Amino acid sequence: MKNTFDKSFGFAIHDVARLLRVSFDRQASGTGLTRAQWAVLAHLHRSDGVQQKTLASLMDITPITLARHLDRLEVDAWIERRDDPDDRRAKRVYLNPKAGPMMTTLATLGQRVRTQAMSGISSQDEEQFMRILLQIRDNLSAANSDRNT
Amino acid sequence: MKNTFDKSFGFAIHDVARLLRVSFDRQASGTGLTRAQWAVLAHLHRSDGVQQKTLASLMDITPITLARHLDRLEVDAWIERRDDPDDRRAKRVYLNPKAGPMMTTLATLGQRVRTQAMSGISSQDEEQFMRILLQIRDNLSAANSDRNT
DNA sequence: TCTATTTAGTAAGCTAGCTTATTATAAGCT
DNA sequence: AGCTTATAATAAGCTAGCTTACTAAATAGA
Repeated sequence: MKNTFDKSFGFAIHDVARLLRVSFDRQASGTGLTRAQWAVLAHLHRSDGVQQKTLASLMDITPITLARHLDRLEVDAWIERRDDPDDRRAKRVYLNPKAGPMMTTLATLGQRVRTQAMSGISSQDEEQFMRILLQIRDNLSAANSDRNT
Repeated sequence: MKNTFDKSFGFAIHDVARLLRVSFDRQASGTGLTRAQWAVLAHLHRSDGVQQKTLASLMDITPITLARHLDRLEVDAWIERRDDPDDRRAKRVYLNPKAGPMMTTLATLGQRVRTQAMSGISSQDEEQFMRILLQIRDNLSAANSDRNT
């Protein structure tokens, strides 16, 4: 049934995020990886060997949320934690080789979901949509970090 | 730290949804209600006395997810479940009187968060953004229900 | 009629996010 | 040096979503 209630911003964004996540996770269920885990791998792909706190910060999630993703990723040997040689409190996170090929698979799935979501929307509209979306993210992100000052 | 990784659609939507939820819940923490609970009350406000399955369908969430919200809302006496007189399997959900005033409070908070999110965005851009967002939701929602056919 | 299927609600158990608190280590200050 | 404060990772426990499975009741069909 259609959601007839809410044409409002917050609820609509929320719905779309949920639908996207479910779509993706369903299509990726064969891989044993979820979208959140994919995000971790993708970040490591371009920042291999960073500390957990840095990675959490890059991903803009809390350190404990990241730690749990890493727990599961480590069990399945997608990544590896190694002690930081310069700071005995810290650990550094590394991608294992088997992660490489999976990255392309997941990127393809992501692209497929996006195409589905954007069906019937002109590329011009899509571009503008993204521009505003990113600005909204920055607005909220700024408001959020103000709080911690 | 800024999320420098991903200008991609899925992750950005996801980030915005999370930031909105956290912002709202933080501001509403004094009320004892979360955004998801507010959504339940708001739907009931216009569809008081519906069956749970109908409500879940209106909200586009699964029945069990709704059931848990109702559990907590019922403990704090925001709502009430009554047996459906025509179907002994079913229950109907009713708003309690104390919910009324809270609705306006929450709507105000929601408006405040929205204003914050949209700062620096013209009302014309905002309108177009909403139009595309709703279309995306419909696309995904349709794709999702196709699967159950 | 009575058996088989469908349906309404819930339980169990998973991911994913959060806040608050704990532990071990680093870093700063006197 | 020694004490205090700050920081990296994790633990505990919460909301919120999901899937799968169960129970009780309603409905369809032979």
